[in-house]
This record gives sequence, structure tokens and C-alpha cells, in this order.
Amino acid sequence: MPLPPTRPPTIREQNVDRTKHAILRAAQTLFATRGYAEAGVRDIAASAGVNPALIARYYGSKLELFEAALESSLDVSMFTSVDRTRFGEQVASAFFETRPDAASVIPMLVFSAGDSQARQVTLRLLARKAVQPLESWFGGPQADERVAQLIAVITGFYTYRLMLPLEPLRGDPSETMRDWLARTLQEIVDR
Amino acid sequence: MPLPPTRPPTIREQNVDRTKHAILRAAQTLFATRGYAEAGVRDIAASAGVNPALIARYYGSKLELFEAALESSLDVSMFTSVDRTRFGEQVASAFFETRPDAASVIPMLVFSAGDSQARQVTLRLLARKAVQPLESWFGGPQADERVAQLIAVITGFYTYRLMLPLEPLRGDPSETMRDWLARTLQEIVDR
DNA sequence: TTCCTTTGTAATCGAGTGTTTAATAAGTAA
DNA sequence: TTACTTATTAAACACTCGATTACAAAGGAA
Repeated sequence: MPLPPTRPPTIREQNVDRTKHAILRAAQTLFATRGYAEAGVRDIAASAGVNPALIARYYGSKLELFEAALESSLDVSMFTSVDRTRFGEQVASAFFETRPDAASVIPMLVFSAGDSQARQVTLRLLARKAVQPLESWFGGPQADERVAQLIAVITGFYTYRLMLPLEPLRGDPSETMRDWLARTLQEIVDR
Repeated sequence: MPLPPTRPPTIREQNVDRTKHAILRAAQTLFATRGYAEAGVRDIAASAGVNPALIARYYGSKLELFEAALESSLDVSMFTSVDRTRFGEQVASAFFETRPDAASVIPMLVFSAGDSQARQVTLRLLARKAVQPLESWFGGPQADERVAQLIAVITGFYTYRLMLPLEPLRGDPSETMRDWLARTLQEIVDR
């Protein structure tokens, strides 16, 4: 005998802000560790302890959630707030002290480069909220080229660390390694 | 009245070598321009002018085709065959003269970083056929770290060019830009 | 209470994926 | 020709994914 179509009652905790925030946090983490393609809405919802349909409700689509996660993880003040004469030193230290799986922009970018939609969103956001601010902070001759060099070097080091988890860029680097990166970055700013 | 189950005759050109080669070439191009995830077996087959089922027949699986395409595109002799005293200069020139969508290893790597399976294959292959040969060619102190720096810088420049198609790393670079890259790479070798 | 809006749930849809299968054409040797 | 193997095809399978839908629970206002 079939059961009647009435569902058993379910207890529900309601809290819009908590829900939206939990989704965003989970998205930041999963997009940064797995990339856009392999971080499914079901995974993100599960990680946030939330029903998958709520992602579409509060963020419209997965792509818009990605954009929100990217924007909320993007903060160039880490670069533009340091002492200009110790720029290389401080940025190099920050790189080696950041855990590879930290929910920052660069891992999101690296792991999501293979998705054309995510790439488009990333390009637009990065150009407006990273490249332009950095260029005006850099100042001086050929600021656009120097910013490109900065982003390229840092992205490259992240890519190596994330894709080739070999020793050199994993654990504690040697003194020469740290010095080289610091000096290279400093030279870009000073040029 | 239903048609009889007999199919209309189809003309078929048979040539195993040509088929396998066409698949591999198409795979190299598509993996390098779209990445592992967005280059579907149907796309590759269509680009090769071949039936999709033949990919599984001749290469086992999409992942194994990726590995074959990666391996056949991987050639470090471009680095290890240059004059050691002009290493930076020559590699920098090669970078700026290579079209961004060329079917080389770095774009494949960059665009496929988001797929965990492709990443695993890439790591294994790159470690054996790129990192090790480069380390022995480099020689000298901390060869592993210097190779890591080389790969990181080059990968970073490619990533920037492929993800942020802005001016600085697109068209013809300025003299200072070219010089900076050449000098930076040369310093890595000489250290 | 009653009514209405908001928030959350379960189920399903439709499109896309890599892969497999059964059948047909081509090639080869007897 | 005939028989047999190889190469190729069309179709379908099994699965995942993001998105949508109809509905139930929660909360507030009257």
C-alpha cells in the first residue's frame, strides 16, 4: 500500500544573512581549492550546510556566485598598503607564509582558468579592481607593463606551487630563494 | 509503414595512421586553446574529421589522449639546446614570438589546471620529462630551486597573457620589458 | 485566530558528458 | 567468389550538472 503523498514535517532554521554568508564563504574556499568547474553547487551547498536551490535563489547562478566570491576575496590593499621601499621583501614573505589552499584570488584564478565563462568574469573584475589600482599606485614610467610583470611573477609562483607540488616552492624556501623573489619584485616597483 | 532497419550505405575511408595522427593533432590544438575540460571528445573528433568513438578505440580514454597530446607537445630541448650565455635573451624572444594559442605545453597546463585528473597527469609527466632534464642541464647549486623559478616565471607570463589579454603582454613588448625578462631569466641560470 | 510574504525543501528537468555497443563497410587472404 | 579480420559508424547508455518547479514551514501583521 503506497504511502500518502503528505511529507513528514521538517524543522527549518531561518536566517537569510547567515545563509547567504555561509554560501559565500563555502564558495570562496571551494573555488580556491578546486576551481570553478570542479566546485559544484551541490558541493558548495553541502559545505555551507544549506539546500542547493538556495544558491540560485540568493545569487542567481553559479557564475554570479563565482563573481561574488571572487570580488569578496579580492583585496589589493595587501600590495598598495606596504612600505614602498620594502615592497619586494614584504610581498615575498606574504607569498611563502600563505598556505597554498588559502581562499585567495590567485588560486581561484589559477584553478578556474580552464572555464571560459569564469575567465571572462575574472578578466573583467581583475582589470577594474586590481590592474587599474595597482597601476595608479605604481605610477612612473610604463606602469602598465610593470604591473603586468608583478602579476605574472606572482601568478607563476602560485601556479607552480599549486600544479607542481614539488619541494622548491612548497615548504620553507632557502634564503637565496626568498631573497631572489624579494629583489625581483622590488626591482619591478623601483624601475 | 515503418522503414526497414537497414541503413543507407556509407562511404568510409580507412587509414589507421592518418586517423590516429589527426586525432592527436586536433587534441594538441584544442587542449591548448580550450583546456582539458572544455575540449570535448566530440569537438576533438569533429576537428580531426573523425568519428568520436575512435578516440576511445585508439587512445583508451580522453585522459589518456590528453597524456599523449601533452607528451608529444613537450620538448625541453628548446631550453637545453640554446647557448647558455644567451639563455635569457633567447627564451625571452621565443616567448614574445610565440602566438598565445600555439599548441605548446604551457597553455595546455594553464587551461587544464582546473581538472584534478589532468593536473595529476601533468604533474607526473612534467616532473619526469621537464623538471629532471632541466635540473641536470642547469647543474650548479640549488638547481631544483632555480628550475622552479624558471618554470614559475615563464608559466606566469603565459598565464597573464592567456587570462588577462591586456596590452602589456600581448603585442610587441617594449624594449625594457624584453630586456627585463631576458635579464631575469639569465640571472636564474647564472646564479 | 487568519492572511500573506518570506525562507527553505524535495524532486525533477533538460542538456551535456565520456563511454560502450551492435552493426556495417573496407580490406585481405583463401 | 567466399570467409574472415579490421576499421568505422550511428545510436544509445549511464551519469553529472546547473537550474527550475511546486510545495511546505516560518514569521509577522491584521
